[in-house]
Amino acid sequence: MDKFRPLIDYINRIVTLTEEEEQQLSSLLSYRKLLKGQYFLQQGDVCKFSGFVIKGCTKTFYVDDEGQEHVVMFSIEDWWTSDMGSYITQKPADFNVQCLENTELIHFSYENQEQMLREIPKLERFFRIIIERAFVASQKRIVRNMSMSAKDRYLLFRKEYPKIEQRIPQYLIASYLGITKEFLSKIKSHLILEQ
Amino acid sequence: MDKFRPLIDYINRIVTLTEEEEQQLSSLLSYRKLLKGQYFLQQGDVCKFSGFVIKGCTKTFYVDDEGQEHVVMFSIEDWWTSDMGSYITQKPADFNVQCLENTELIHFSYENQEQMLREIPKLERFFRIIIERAFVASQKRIVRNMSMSAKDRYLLFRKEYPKIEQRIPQYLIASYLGITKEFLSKIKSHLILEQ
DNA sequence: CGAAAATTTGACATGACTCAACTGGAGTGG
DNA sequence: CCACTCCAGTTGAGTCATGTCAAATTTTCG
Repeated sequence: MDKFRPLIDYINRIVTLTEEEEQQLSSLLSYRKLLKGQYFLQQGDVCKFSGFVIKGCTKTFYVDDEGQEHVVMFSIEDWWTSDMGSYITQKPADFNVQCLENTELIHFSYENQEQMLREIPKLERFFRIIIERAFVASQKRIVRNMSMSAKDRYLLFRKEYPKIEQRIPQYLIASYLGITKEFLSKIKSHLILEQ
Repeated sequence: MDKFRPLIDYINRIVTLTEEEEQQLSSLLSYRKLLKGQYFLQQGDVCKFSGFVIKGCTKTFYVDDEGQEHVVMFSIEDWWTSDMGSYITQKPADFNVQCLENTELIHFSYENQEQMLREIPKLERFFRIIIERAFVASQKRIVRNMSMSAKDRYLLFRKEYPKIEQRIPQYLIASYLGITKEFLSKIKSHLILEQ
């Protein structure tokens, strides 16, 4: 039963659950293993689950009209993964979520989340707080994309997510940064020359 | 007392407040009038209030190291305005919020919001839901900035926020779109030639 | 009306993209 | 253990989207 521990610990860092609430919550969670390459969600499907990664790594991306892939985010241990837009409206997703490594996650359906919130009202607070944080991070990213050069964005990414950078092929990082893989390669060679 | 009506109506579209709760809530709200040009928040100050615009218009922007202004968002009637990052952490703000017109808003402090949430728990739900929506909108914007040309972003903006476009000088719209005022001007003249 | 602010226009510069060729592992199988 | 392929990464030439700067024009508003 303690496969849900990582999420419960994570929640307890923000609100405090009683023993009983932990039980109640656990009964509404599911655990899932996915292999590298498998999809947690496909563009066009309704996103029925929110996922919390406990091991491995996913990429969230979408394919535009020209067939170009754009990475929206990566999720590693202790991060959430889903298409929030699709999840809250229960309309077809804009995004795909695919595993970059063998991945284990805890997930729950929209209906189960509603039930959680009814039974354990303090989870309203928990979800509000984590979404506030996600929103702030998202705003920050907009601002950065607007005011920083590709090179500076890359340097910042490297500083903020050193763990992610090491696990992920460069062409995906380029995509996340909003540049081409060729251009990222050129940025890197400039950086080497400089010092 | 009914200066708080717009916000209460807005809340009631998402959760249902009793007469008594409306009273309670009202006692924790404040009303404020600002003149065109006045600041609701300045970069570096702690954002002590969340604001809900009932009349007028604000811009949220920041000034980067080169002294360049970047518009993060506009807020008109029935929209929120604040620096969420600063508000939730109570650390110095990255953003300024300034009125583009004479503006009336309802606002409340961080402490008052905490009190509201204690006294009227269903507001946890309310805030969670509106922040979810804001987060989704923010994600969408990231995606658009990554995959669309400046021209398409402008056309989309014009379609989505026709009301805002008419009220706001073009150089601010350019800034919001992440381009220079000169380039937006060129986009517009191309659009005219095209049809 | 006149001054200041906003917008437009043009010449030129540059950051980032495209495409195509090349390099260099990491399997895989004979 | 070699040959082959496949995939990620690099490099270079040419191009395009957007930026910079400066001047001209239009609009706004006291």
